[in-house]
Amino acid sequence: MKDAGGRERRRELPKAYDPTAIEDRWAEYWVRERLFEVKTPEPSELAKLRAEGHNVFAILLPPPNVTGRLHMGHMLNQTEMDILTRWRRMRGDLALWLPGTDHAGIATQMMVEKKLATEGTSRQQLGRETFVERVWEWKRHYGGAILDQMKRLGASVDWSREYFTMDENLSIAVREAFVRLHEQGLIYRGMYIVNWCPRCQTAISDLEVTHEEQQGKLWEIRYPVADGSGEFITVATTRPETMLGDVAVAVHPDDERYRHLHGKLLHLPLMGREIPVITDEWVTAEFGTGAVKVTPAHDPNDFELGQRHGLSSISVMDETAHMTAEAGSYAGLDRYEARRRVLEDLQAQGLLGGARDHVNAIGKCDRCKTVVEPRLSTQWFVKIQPLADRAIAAAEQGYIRFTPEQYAKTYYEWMRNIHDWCISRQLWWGHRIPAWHCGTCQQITVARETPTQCAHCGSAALKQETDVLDTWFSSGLLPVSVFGWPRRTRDFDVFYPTQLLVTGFDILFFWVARMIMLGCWFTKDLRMPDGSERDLKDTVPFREVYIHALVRDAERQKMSKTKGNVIDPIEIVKRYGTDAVRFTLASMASPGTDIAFSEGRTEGYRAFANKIWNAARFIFMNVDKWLAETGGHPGSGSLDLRDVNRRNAVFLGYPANPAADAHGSANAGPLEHRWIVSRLYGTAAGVNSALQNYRFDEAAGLLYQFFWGDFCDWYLEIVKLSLDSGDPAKKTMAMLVLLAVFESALRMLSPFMPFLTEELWQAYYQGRPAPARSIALMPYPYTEDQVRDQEAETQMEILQSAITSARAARKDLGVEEKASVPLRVRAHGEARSVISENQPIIARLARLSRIDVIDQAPTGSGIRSTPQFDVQVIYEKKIDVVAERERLGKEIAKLEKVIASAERQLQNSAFLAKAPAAVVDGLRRQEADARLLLDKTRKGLEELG
RNA sequence: GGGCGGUUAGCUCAGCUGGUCAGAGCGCCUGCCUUACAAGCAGGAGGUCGCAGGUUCGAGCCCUGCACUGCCCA
Repeated sequence: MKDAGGRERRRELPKAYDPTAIEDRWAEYWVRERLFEVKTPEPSELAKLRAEGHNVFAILLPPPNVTGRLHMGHMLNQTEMDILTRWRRMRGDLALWLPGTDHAGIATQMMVEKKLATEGTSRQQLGRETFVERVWEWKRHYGGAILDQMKRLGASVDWSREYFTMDENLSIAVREAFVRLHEQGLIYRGMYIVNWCPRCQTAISDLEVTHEEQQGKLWEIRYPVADGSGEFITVATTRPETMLGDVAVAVHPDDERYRHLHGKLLHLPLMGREIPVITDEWVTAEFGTGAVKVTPAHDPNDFELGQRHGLSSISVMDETAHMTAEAGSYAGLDRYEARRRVLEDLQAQGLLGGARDHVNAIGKCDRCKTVVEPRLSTQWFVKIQPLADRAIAAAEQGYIRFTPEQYAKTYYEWMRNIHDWCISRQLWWGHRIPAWHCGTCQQITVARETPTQCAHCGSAALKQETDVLDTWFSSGLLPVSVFGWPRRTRDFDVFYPTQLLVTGFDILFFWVARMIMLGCWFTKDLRMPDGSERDLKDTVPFREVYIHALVRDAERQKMSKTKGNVIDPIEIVKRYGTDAVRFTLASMASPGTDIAFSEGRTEGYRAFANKIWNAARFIFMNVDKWLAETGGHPGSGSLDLRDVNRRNAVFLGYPANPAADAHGSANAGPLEHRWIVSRLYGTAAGVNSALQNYRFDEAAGLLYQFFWGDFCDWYLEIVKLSLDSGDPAKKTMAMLVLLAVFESALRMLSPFMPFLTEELWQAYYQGRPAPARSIALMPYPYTEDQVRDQEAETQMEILQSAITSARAARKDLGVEEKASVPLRVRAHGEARSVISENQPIIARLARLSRIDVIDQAPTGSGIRSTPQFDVQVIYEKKIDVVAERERLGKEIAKLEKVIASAERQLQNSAFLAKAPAAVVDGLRRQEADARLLLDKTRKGLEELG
């Protein structure tokens, strides 16, 4: 290749592919060149896009925690999104991938608090304002780390649109949403039992509690009846310390054992209170002793029971799970210490009955694993049912499609049994609830703008609510807020609803469900761009949800810091290259199955990358040689590699009829060219359809098979004949097809292996201007299936099978690898002509000195047969008779089995009557083939003696 | 307790509306440093599709039960 200065310039690629040498460079290039930034299109541009059959493809990155580091789950998630986004972009869609981070209330606050602790201070000492400022400071310094990692991995996101959930505009959306829900009567505040984390000292939602089965004890405690009869009711409990807050004992109304005690008073041990025996259907007579203690302040069921029966609540624990003054002499004790002491004291008083082993599920804080304490406190809730109803309808009516489908069920299940959402958190880092308490009338003013006076009494003695909102409240609004809602924006009109959400099932409820609820709720009254009413269909935040699996370690164990089996994606990327890791994840991402990440697999795909790298080296080497020979002016004129593509426009990805183009078309020329083009088309069709259905594994498999199997193993080997030949026309044709197919194939692979393909694609144009700044901006190969050349594929199969047979026959005879030997072939029909016409190919790929096409069935050793042909390698070396006999014996047994089974079916009149003709014919053909082969094989065995 | 998955080659997994469907990669065995690639090439071996019934002309595929296993919810 000559560069602008006319000097010879060769593409010098190292012998082995070294991803580390190129990846940083391209990752930076993509960001620096702003390749993936999307300007909001003007209406006319949008109309044009649509008229050309393209769409808007908008996708939101599930925002990682700003405190986070990239883990394998992120990488899987991002690989899938990147593949889809790059694919859509190359297909001509307006592809916008929006990145951002989540302020992650608890996690971030915890992190900064830890840091403060090392400095010997605390948030309480700093005070709220200073603390929040410190968090911002932390965020400014370290908050970009995870996105930097994304940049390194080449995610094709629009960095100019990066969001953060605490950004000013997103905060406005949060406030608007809260106020509107409040206005609509869907937000309420009150004293309820919530899950309380004593360590984080905040309420958390049901979803943030994980239940773990644990071996505990069920203690029986005797509560004396207060009438002095000496009788007891024995209650069973797993949490004896809560008895200090008991206000009643409940039994089932029909439980005969306690019928005589209904309405009587009991003496509450240790506390000296008298509490009533109440009856309630909720009590299970069979569980424990059939009598339950009622502690409304410390158990959600008891709370409801208390409500029903008008009982008071006594909180015996504070926000740090230490006993309060209400716990009498136990005040100040930690909850577990209190339990120990209570048991001791009961024991001493002879009121402790048995203690049985009991497995119970205890709730732990998702974030810090502290055992959650049900706690009575004042919180803010969203009355969720109306939102859920609409979200259910949207999915039921098919406006949101789940893949894999089974997740729709999970979604419905949860939505239909939904509980009101506790949205207040007793944290400092987050969106502060826009509610103000009046010091004068005690009423609450909820407002968009900070009010100066109470809406109820006009007093100026207002104090803002100290609670902040659940982080998921703001992330649930992202699909609307990132596009400017509540303001009406062009972005919103163009990009909402987004097309797709890709995420893990672990946040199906946390995030996915809430986005759907909030999206459907808040956009309903927004008119469509054309001014029409918005249907439910267009209120959804995304039209499709693709749920992917969990990435586990090679032993299928969940990765966790405590187990120490966490695989750091960046680490593994350094060793194998981003592309190899991406390809591993893609190829293992079959729906519904967790990914057991194995390095062995990644090693394999690194080898794949290397394979392609070396194919490129081979091709470039030959281009340079060819150009040197032809002086850069092959017969048809000066060679600009873009010409290759133009003349082979069919490869460029536009649906085209190859018959219309004589150059490298599918209908003319040597078999190998027609075949590889057809295979390229077939692969492109397969990959496009696989991606359409989120079958990353299938797409990856097809690409792997095409590059390694078809292109490298067969096409390159065959094309060497033309390249080595002295025939310039032959050579030119081979070069053109080779280059065009390779260039197309690189584009086809690009979404999966963006680094490798970018490097090779740029190298392809080295010294000449490339048609685009990046392969990622080129069209994706796309064809209709009918352009495939079935004839070429069938013929090539025969050719391949002839070559494979000849190679196998060589091995049977123990022919040295290097030796060239003669081959005899007997064949009929199509096989005969294909083999005859392509003798040089067979000779080259099977290392044959000559090929004789004969008419008689060959006899002797070194024979391999198929139904269509027999090949015989001529070699004087003695065959390994024992091994050969064994092989033939096995072959015969197998064929006999096939024939027997086919016969059985073909003799079955019911089968003949009911099975489709194609199946019957197929089976007949199969049987005939097997018989033919069986004959040949038996003869071979006889001749062995 | 309720619900949803999974069980196919040594390992990790595909397998479409039941038939031409028993597959891939890795690993393993044998032989080759053949000038793109030893991260490679060529040729092989390897499975009663968890178990038991049933439906069907025909069952990895549909039904029932069982076993083991994972997850979600309470």
